[in-house]
Amino acid sequence: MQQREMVTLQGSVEHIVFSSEETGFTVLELNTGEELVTVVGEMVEVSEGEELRLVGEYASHPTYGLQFKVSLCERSLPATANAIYKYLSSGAIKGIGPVIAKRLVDAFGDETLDIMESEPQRMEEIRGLTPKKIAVIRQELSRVFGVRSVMMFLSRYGIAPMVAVKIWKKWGGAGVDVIKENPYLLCAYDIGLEFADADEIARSLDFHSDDTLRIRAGIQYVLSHNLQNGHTCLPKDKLLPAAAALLDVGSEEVDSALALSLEENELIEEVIEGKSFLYLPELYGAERYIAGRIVMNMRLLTTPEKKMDAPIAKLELQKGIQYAARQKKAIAQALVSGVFILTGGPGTGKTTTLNAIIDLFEEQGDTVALAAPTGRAAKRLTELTGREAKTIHRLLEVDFTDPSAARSSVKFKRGERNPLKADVVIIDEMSMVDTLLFESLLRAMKLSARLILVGDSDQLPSVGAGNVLKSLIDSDCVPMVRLDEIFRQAAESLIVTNAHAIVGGEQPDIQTRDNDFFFMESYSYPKTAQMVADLCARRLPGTYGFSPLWDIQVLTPSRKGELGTMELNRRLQEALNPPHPEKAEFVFNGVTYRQGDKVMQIRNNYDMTWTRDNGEHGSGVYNGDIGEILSIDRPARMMQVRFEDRQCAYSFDGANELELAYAVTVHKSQGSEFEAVILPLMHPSRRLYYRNLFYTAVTRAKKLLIIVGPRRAVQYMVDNNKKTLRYSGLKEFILWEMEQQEG
DNA sequence: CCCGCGAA
Repeated sequence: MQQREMVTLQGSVEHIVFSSEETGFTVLELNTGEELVTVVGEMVEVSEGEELRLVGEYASHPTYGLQFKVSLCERSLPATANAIYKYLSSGAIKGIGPVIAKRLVDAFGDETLDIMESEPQRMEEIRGLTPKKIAVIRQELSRVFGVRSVMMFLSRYGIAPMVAVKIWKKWGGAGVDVIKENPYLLCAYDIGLEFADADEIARSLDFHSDDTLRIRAGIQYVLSHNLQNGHTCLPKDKLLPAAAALLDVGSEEVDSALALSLEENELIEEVIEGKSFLYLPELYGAERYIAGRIVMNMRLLTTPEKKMDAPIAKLELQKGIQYAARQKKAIAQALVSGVFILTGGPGTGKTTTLNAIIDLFEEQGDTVALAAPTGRAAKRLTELTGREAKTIHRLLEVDFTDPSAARSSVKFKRGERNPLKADVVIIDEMSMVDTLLFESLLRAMKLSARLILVGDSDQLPSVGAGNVLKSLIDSDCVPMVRLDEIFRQAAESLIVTNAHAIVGGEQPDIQTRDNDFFFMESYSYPKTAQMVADLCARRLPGTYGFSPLWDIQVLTPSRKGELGTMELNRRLQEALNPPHPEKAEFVFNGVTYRQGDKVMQIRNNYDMTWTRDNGEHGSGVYNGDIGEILSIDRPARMMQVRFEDRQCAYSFDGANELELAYAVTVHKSQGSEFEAVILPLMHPSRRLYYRNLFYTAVTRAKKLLIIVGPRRAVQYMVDNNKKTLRYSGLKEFILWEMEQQEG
């Protein structure tokens, strides 16, 4: 059972399992008087036997089972008059000694601490406590009583304890006062309340609708909200009317509030291609830094005089490979450029080229670091190059000591002051890297390090804001080779030619019936779902001999809805792996998992151990890995899951890192390829039916692609290129830097 | 509507 609710837990520390002095990350056993609970999280300097009061939530961990994840940890406070006296007289609270402690406890008894916290003015009754002293004590109390006052204040407005925890972490005991002074801080990106909720609180605190704080917050809110839509900035003439509408105020009010915001550098205004744009400072800084660093790298590290023909010829002999002309050009340019982009669709020989580049750098004695934005891509890069590749996050070493846990972007240990040693940094699947992460990567590279970016900008854009690879390519300044000669797939493959058409905004050929790309018309969802199930279970295995589990993959744009992964997985499980007396099953989070089911790991888990068929041991399963449940042991609450040639033991709780995978979203499929892909489509929606998503889905198929759905859904997806157009100034900033650094 | 990363 998984609970996602903030609760309070009290008890004594029975045993400390693990504790990192550096980060405060601690694992301990807490005795609540009824049971032992495993507690994990940031708890600084706790010792065994100590009484703790914890705020957090229960979550099941794949290997350690049910545990309590701490958001906030406090020492418990004594409850009886006697204990309170001992506590107060010990000097725990500044301003209170034994004498005052005795007077307080004599006056208030068991309720002393409660009264001091919630009715502090009553302390004036106590002889020796001046208003000045009381003010000092109150401040101390708020530090000790902690999050409770913030929670109590916010609970009056129906705001969740989680938000209170964030406020406490950011402002401590002063949180309530800070919020009372400017409730709109609640809807800033690091606290994350909706504007309307913050607005309601402000109203109850007698803020007016034309208050400058309100209008400035509204403008910021629209900007940070659009960060989630992928935009690093917004045109002024779009942002201001949107803010005015949200705030229900006139444009004059918005204009004057904006002037104040700009003056105080809350926002940055920049004219790009003759048009005025507004930025949050963080994103503005990131784009300017990226532009400056990229151009600097190109200018300082490019060594065109170095001739690569002989080394490449030597490598061809060594490896017994003949590189195509484009590949040779790419290899040569990569070795002499400060920044280099290698691009091209699937099957165009990017990997072979990359391997040659790495070999030649290593031959020169250069240290090469390999990384990718996802765990799965990193693992694949490791396999394809025979060298260790990491996620960018792991390469840069995530910094958990940063106290601002509520920040939008992760902080890293590697940076300008502690740069990576690598002479060459190679990033694969660059299309998934967003602006802030790329800035962090560049800052962590030493100034003499070359950068090689590999990717396909026609695939899905990054989750985070920006479209970095596309901006770099569109700037037309960065040396690039596009591989488009198809090695893996025959040139006459309709999958390949249609993929090309889609990228170019042309309609694919959906008429041809004797190639590898098929279109089956269907106008009703139940019929489409039925056709998909029939193709998987009967027709494709029958006609082509494809294995329903390993060769065929159903991809769909959405999770929800009648043709979403949730519903399709239920139907396909019924069709491909129905209940059977000899097949054990269990239910987790409302989903039935059965022996023989196809599942996907949905988070990186570096600790999950596996055994290979050849007996080899190791660890690590990655987000996007697809496997099969081989067996289920109900009494032990364990199951065996097989991923290709590796086998892992999962606890039932481990199912929270798994999903049924008969159907997966196109997003999740990025980075994988399948023999056969079935793509059911329905009535097109603007948000999810767009060109890059369609291209990504089509190019996942190696031998066969079948689209089932209405004809106009195909047409709509090719035409809809809006989704991938993201506002960003990066391209323009690169061009400026080129001009500036020229002289 | 879709979604990446991370200390035992």
